[in-house]
Amino acid sequence: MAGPVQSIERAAAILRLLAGGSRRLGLGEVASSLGLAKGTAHGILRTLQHVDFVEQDPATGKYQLGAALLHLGTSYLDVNELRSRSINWADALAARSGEAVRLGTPLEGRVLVIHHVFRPDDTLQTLDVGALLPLHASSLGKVLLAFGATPVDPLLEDEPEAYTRHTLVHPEQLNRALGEIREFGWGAEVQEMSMGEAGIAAPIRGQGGLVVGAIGVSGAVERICDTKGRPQPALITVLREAARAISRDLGAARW
Amino acid sequence: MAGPVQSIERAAAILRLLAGGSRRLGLGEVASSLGLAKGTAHGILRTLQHVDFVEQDPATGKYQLGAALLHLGTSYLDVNELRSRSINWADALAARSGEAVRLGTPLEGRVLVIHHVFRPDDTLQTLDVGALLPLHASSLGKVLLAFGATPVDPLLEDEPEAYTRHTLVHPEQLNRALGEIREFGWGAEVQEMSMGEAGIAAPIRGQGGLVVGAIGVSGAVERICDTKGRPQPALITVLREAARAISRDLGAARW
DNA sequence: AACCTCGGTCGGCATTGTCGAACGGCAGTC
DNA sequence: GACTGCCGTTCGACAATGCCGACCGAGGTT
Repeated sequence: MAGPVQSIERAAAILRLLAGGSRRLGLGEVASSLGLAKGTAHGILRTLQHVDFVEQDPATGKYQLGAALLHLGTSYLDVNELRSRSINWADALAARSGEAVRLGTPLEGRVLVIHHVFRPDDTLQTLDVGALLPLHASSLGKVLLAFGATPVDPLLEDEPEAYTRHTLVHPEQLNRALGEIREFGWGAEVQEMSMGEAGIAAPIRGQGGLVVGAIGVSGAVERICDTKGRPQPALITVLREAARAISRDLGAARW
Repeated sequence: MAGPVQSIERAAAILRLLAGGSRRLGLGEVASSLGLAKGTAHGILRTLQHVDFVEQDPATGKYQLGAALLHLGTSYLDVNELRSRSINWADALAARSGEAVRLGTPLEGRVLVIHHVFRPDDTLQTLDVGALLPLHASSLGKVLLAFGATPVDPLLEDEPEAYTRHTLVHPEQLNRALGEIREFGWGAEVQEMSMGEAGIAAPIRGQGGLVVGAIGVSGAVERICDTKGRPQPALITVLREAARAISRDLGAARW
């Protein structure tokens, strides 16, 4: 038995499917999306429902994610070492920079936000811990790509989505950008995901120097960048100091 | 095949086990805790790891929850109708009451917090969305029990944990309290979970009038209660108004 | 250096999940 | 109001599948 357990893989695929489509899904949709017989999909869904990973709308019979997942997700945050060691540094970085701070780690070809400190003013902001950002259009993602925390190949093969006219979509552009990130030790994103917004990020290394995540600050482009459209040197300095401090906490010898 | 899928149930049990023990668990511990052969547990863990539901510490070989669960958990929040319809009312309630507001729904003999609005001052508070509260010692839990949103039996059979000297642990006490909650339409908890803290809660009803959740405000006992140790009538009024408004939004005819 | 513990692997067996067809309820339609 | 899709659910037979328990090798400990 070298292979993975089939039914569990299928269950996970169903959960991801339900997480992706933001609306409730019917049994038929689930079965055909995954190429399963209706009976099979029903058995798995029934089990997932039984363990509260999935809920069923009693009226329509359609399925959606269940409450138990919320608790598991927050439990993950509790045990995540990268996050727990970063919290204090992230708070300090937000205070020093005056901007929102995010921590990301690679997940399934995207960046999972595992910590988020609001910009220290009283404006209304939404917590996006648990959100997935694109690799090629976020500063966190570009840093993770540059330092090999997640494979680049899929992005080079078929052209990724362009969110704005500044998004790097050509393999050549992306490769050059990643090279520069490797060279300087930090990465930026200026209006590549959303016009008017920019961010910079730096890698976080674990034991052995492997890059396990990234930390970044982001905000309005006129605050992050100088008049020439380049990230403020002062911000880069405090960001890199925070990244180094966290890496040290995690056991990365010296970087 | 009427029964649930065995391997998926086991996988879910492993995930819950990992979520419970806050430290990383070894293969042997997992296997023996669930009464499985090591090989079996390993196969399931390998699969869970493959779908990012579980991570393995490369150094020690021990297992912990994986990143994909965080995204699934927040995706649950996105589709949860009770939560999305409550957010505005919860904000307003926090503003009117000046206290922290929480929304809960039953999960596995506990109360799952699905929304949390901080007390509207600038003190440091930790977000406990995703946390599990006890049924018998929280205002949210007592309301859910009183209105049949979750079975009472397990608490009456063996005596639940006493967090403080005010915690209701005797079946008789609990039953009387639940009866009063049913009668008045709201419930309170005064220093039953933590000394100096109190909370009040009211039920939220969905279509058909079934209680699907509860909303509550909580804070220091001297702000929640009057000098006689009884909840402030003004707070109860605004709380019940919010609960009724949300119930109406959810399609409960009139309550 | 021998021991012990722990995570991982392997092969045989039968338990287990899968499949496809048939059922029953619901809603929209003619 | 009968008809007709559609959809979630049930059922039984088959064999593929995952389960078990013994075995392996590495790391740490005594």
